[in-house]
Amino acid sequence: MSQPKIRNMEDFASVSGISRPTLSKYFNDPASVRSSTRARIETALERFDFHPNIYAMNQNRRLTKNIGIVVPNLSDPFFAEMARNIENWVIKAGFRPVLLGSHGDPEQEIENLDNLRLIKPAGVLMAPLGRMSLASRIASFCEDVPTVLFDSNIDDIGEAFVGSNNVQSVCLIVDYLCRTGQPPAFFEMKTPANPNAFKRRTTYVRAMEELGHEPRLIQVDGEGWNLEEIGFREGTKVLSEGKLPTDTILCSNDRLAIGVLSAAYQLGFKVGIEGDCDLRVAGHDDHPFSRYTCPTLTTVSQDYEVIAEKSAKTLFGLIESEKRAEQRTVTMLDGKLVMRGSA
Amino acid sequence: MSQPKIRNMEDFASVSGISRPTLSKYFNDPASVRSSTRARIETALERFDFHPNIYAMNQNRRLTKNIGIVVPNLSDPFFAEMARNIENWVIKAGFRPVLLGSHGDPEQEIENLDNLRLIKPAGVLMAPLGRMSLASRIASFCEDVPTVLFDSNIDDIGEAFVGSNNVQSVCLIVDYLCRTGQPPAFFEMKTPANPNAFKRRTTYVRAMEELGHEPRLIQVDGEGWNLEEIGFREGTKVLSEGKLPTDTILCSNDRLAIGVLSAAYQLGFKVGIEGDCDLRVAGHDDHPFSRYTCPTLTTVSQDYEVIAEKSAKTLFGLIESEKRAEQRTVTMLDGKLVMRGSA
DNA sequence: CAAATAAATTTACGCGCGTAAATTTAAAAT
DNA sequence: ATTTTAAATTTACGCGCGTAAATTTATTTG
Repeated sequence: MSQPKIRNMEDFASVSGISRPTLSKYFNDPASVRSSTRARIETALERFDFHPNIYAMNQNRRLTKNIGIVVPNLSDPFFAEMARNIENWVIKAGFRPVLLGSHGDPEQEIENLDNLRLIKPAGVLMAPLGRMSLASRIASFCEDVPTVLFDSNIDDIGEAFVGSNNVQSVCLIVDYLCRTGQPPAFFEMKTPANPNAFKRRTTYVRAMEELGHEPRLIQVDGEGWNLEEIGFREGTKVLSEGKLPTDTILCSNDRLAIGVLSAAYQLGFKVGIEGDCDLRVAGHDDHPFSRYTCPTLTTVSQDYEVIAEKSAKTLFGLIESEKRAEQRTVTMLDGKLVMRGSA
Repeated sequence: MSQPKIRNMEDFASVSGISRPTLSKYFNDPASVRSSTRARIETALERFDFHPNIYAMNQNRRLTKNIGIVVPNLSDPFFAEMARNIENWVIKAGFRPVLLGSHGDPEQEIENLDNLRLIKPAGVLMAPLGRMSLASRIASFCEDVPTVLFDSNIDDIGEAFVGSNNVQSVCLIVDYLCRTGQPPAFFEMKTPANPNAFKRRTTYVRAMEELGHEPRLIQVDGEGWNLEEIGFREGTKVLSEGKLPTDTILCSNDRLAIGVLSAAYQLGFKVGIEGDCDLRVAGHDDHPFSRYTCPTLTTVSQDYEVIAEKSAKTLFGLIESEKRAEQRTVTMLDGKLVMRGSA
């Protein structure tokens, strides 16, 4: 009848008739207590619905079941989706995801790591900001906490890296574009905030040279993460000036491409692969929205389901082995060409 | 030279020469100690870079500087943007934002609140899932923690609500569409997951009737939050069947509209307001991407900067007053018509 | 300069839980 | 039934910090 209020494990110990240390063991690992006691605990649990205070747990346990997830920017649907995928794997493996976004700010990124330290995570999955990242401070974090990087690599930091093979994927799309029409110019930001951008630029240049074409970089102004806006604004400039050396634009990422497509549409360019089109536009990443652009965006997929799965499982492996990786593994997943309407 | 490792406030007390209770006071409120001691602490702080363990603080303080932010779905750019805005206000006010997404899952929503309880937040800003929300459990949370709802209202829950006035905004766009062309049909999901949907439907019906037109609901199948996909798939069906009673479609939200626009484009419909167009499409929300669709999406803005500011400041007011609102305030912000290319 | 006031220090306990050691109890093996 | 072994209980302390009470020290006031 009168349910006494359960405020802590002590209270729950008295109402369940199980000692607190045993309860503590149970909550850490239900399999670590005898099945008969486990049953008693679980029936009591149903009646009283008690949850131990995870933060008090974190404070004392040498190692928790927390797994930190740090991404550069949660407002970017690409990272939001990636994070969601990873969270699912983390939960499925019996861990507790703690998601933090860095708002594109290196200081915030370090602060996120500092905060994670306090909850003593079993491990961390991190997509670093990239060049902007305060690498040495991340490195010192990684010495204390097993960390797997994804999306953007930083040399020698973390136990492993899982990401897409930008060299392969950029070569792939450059090759495709050259086979099917005029060789592409490369549309990117002069000072890109997002990771991977430099690698893509240099790969573009090399790929073009190898195919015997002259690389053409369109490096536009703009700061920050509002990439569609930058793509639109600068795309409008570039297209309306009308001195494009080619009818094909390869954008450094899909978000820029979305802006460029919008600019092209408004300027009356017909974008696509049919004979009567003025312009081809391609992107990179297979952003969640790229299948709804007009025309749909031809791009290279980063298989983020696989990146999520692989990076998560790599981390779980490290955690289970209870030792650090003897050797840093770098996994580069090949991108797949996603042929849609725009190029 | 040899910096001793500062592990806790005790350590910092010895190196700084300030007693731990005084340090504790300082970290809670720097202004609460004499300026001379404050200076001493701060110089020591520069040398040793000590941060108190926020979770240990949370455990003991009656009230913390944490403010919980709960949104239905972090992968939705609308909520991601909203959350980012609110976070900024929270930081500016000297609080600490703790952002949690519910993944569209009512259970997760409650779990988020349970987890927030543990960090004893000074207050919570919450955009509930809406109809799906387990209202009574949210209500009991709100009894313990000052909570301001935003975006989606639940009757009598929380100290205040700040959101957009769906009646006003839907009337506005219906009126606009009727003035400028054929009266719109209303495109929505049969069983929408997102909040506000029912209110928009009923308002559409009423607005149409008041203007002397027959309301036409296009209620499509689909579950979950993948709204662009649903808009695209079902939009394709509706448009290709060709039995639309009107050339104007008002979508319940921008994400559906983005899908519909994409479908229209692929089926060769010319969308827009010019004379030679086959179709007009309008949305609702002024989603971050709606200015990059082709054509750009005519919609009604939810002024989320203002919603973010107003809801945050309402909460700060409550917290400062240290008492509960005598009366639940409901703020409905008028939407503004955003006339773009699609309708 | 003494008295009054304000602020810092010392001491001590609490938060909710982890965890180790010693002890008791229950289950499994002989 | 007795010994062996495993698991639960009791007891006690620790994590990093908040906080209250008593005391000491510093500052302000008259």
